[in-house]
Amino acid sequence: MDHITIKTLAKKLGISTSTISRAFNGSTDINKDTRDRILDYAKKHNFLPNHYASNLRDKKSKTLAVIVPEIVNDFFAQAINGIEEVARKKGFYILLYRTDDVFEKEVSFVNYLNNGKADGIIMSVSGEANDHNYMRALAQKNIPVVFFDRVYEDIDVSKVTTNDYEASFEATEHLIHTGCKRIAYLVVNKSISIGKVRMQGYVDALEKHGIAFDDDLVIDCSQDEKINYSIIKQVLEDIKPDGIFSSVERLAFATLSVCNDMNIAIPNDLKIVSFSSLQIAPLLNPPLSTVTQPAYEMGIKAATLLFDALEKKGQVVPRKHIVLKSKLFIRKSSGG
Amino acid sequence: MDHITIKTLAKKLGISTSTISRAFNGSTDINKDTRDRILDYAKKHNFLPNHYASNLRDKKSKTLAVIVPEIVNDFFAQAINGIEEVARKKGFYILLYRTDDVFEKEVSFVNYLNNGKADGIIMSVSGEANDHNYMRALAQKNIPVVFFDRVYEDIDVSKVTTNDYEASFEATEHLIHTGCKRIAYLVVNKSISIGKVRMQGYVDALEKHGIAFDDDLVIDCSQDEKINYSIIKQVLEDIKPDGIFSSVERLAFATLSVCNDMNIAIPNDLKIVSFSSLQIAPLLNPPLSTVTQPAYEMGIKAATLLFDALEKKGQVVPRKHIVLKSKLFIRKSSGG
DNA sequence: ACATTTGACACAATCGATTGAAGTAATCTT
DNA sequence: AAGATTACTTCAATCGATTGTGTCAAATGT
Repeated sequence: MDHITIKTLAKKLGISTSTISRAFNGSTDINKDTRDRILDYAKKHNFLPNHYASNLRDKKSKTLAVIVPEIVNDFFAQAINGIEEVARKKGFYILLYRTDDVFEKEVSFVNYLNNGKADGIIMSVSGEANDHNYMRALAQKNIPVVFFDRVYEDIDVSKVTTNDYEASFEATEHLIHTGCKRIAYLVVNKSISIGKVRMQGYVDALEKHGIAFDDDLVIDCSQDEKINYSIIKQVLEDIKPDGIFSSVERLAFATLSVCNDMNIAIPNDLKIVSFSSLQIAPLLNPPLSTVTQPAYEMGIKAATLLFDALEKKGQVVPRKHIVLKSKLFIRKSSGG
Repeated sequence: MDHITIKTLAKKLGISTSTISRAFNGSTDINKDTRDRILDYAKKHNFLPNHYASNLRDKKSKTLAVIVPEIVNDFFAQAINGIEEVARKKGFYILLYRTDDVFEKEVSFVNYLNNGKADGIIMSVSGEANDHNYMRALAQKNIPVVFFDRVYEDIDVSKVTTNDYEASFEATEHLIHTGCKRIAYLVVNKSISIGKVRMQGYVDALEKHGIAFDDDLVIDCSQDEKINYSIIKQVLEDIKPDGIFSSVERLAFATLSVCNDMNIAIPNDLKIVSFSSLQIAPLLNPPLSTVTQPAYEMGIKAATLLFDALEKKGQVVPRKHIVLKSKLFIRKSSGG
């Protein structure tokens, strides 16, 4: 047979399309024998009701859009695992989109999602402080959104974040306790939400311990690996910090590379702590002290919040903001 | 306005739905002014033609299903990047599914895809040597499939793999050149395709250099991290190999952990080479020698093959098997 | 024995967009 | 000026499944 539809199936079995449909959708309004006969035949011929036809009727896609800046990153990969875990239990699937931290890509994909391709969206935003009205359009369409980790403060949706301020404070304080006097703060974009909050923790920890804040020690890096390498190299040569607090895993890697090449001894000459959810951080040279976010749990929570909204569709669902705790793992890179 | 459709839009603008549709689909058969008027209005009101309605008509979903064993793994994450790159250029999106190497999950998802949710499938299979007839059903539905890295030999689809045999041979030979006499082979499931081929390279390299193959040195591990840790610990304690060739990145990490804990000096007491696409392999302690697969390029190729098939739909497209080259990076873990 | 409920299924409208064919007005031919 | 083009635009069937309403017979109630 070329192409089976519910209609051809109905003809074949001598029953109506409605009965077939009900067989697939577990209606009670159908005889068990009839249902079995239908399902058996369908299985044998490998038939499933067309997804797009069902969707058109029901306006449910059973699909979640997940938008992240990058995939080659244990934090996001683990978060996606968490999201998928929950989605799978609900019979949902994941439409994945990577923004590369490019604002325009984010906008373009979010706008695309207006067509109903996904029932809900979970995203970690690119973070640009631009006009976020494209996000508001989703609310009009009743497509719930949950932000995780990187959020837009001005958009009223549910959020899952970590205690970035406290964790940064603790990490910085830890470096101070190990004797660091000149701690550099590495950040990719100090103006976006997450960079700002983490920096505040750093700044306040310095102040608490009577260390003057030095703007030269705030190192604003880029998305480009090579540029970062040379920025950091220059910093280590010229500014000579004795501690590094990196708000982003990637910058810690770059720092390790530079130190390798310049023969800077960690932790003796330089101590490092970085935000990172890298599972093999203990295997690095030296083992990297990390502020580790509960990535997987964040994914779970984010998905759970989204389904909360999805299942109460139509009703006004109060936004929630869940804050999970990061954990500081002190390893050799900071003298641990 | 509650809900905009092409119909309500038509009424609003005083034109027919067909004209609207043509405005969106870049038909030449429409006046430029009319089109602009439509598109402007649509943009202002944030309207896009419903995805499911279009799909139902066209039987095109502009979606690619990507099935991988895991996501927290630089190899797969990079491959997904490559796939997404190509897909994006074609205006396609990615439906992501993770099997955790569980055969049943793979079967269940592949069967689900029979409903037309995706136009094509790119997958790295779980590898179980079971009945693969569920794959054949896709062919009937004209849904093209491309395997990458891990393939089923008995399924006739396009494939993208690497020169696993040669790379394994070279890696093993390298260990022999550094003086290893007792090289263990770490594998997760030695009966699946990829484990077998890589092992053959290992075996033949041993033979070429007159080293007797010892079955005790083939270490069949599991999916569970803790179990692997104890298996490997036992091996290092009892069998005392002087070299490790790991066919899977994860097992190399486990080995490094064990060595750390047991104070086994690498590369002096034990040399290691592993298949791995980890970008920070040079930053490990010690820097890990790797057989690195061109993950990103594999994703690109796989997606390209899929689009080849997609664009010639209906016609018989000859299967292709592209073999890319892995590269051996000799680092300190093997004395480099 | 007659009324009522229930079970099992069929009918047909509907979801929102696409598209071949047909229609209409304006422009061009000769 | 009649016919032929050209350039838009509309009409209406169609994609495949879902579901409220309706039907009919059997089961149950009194």
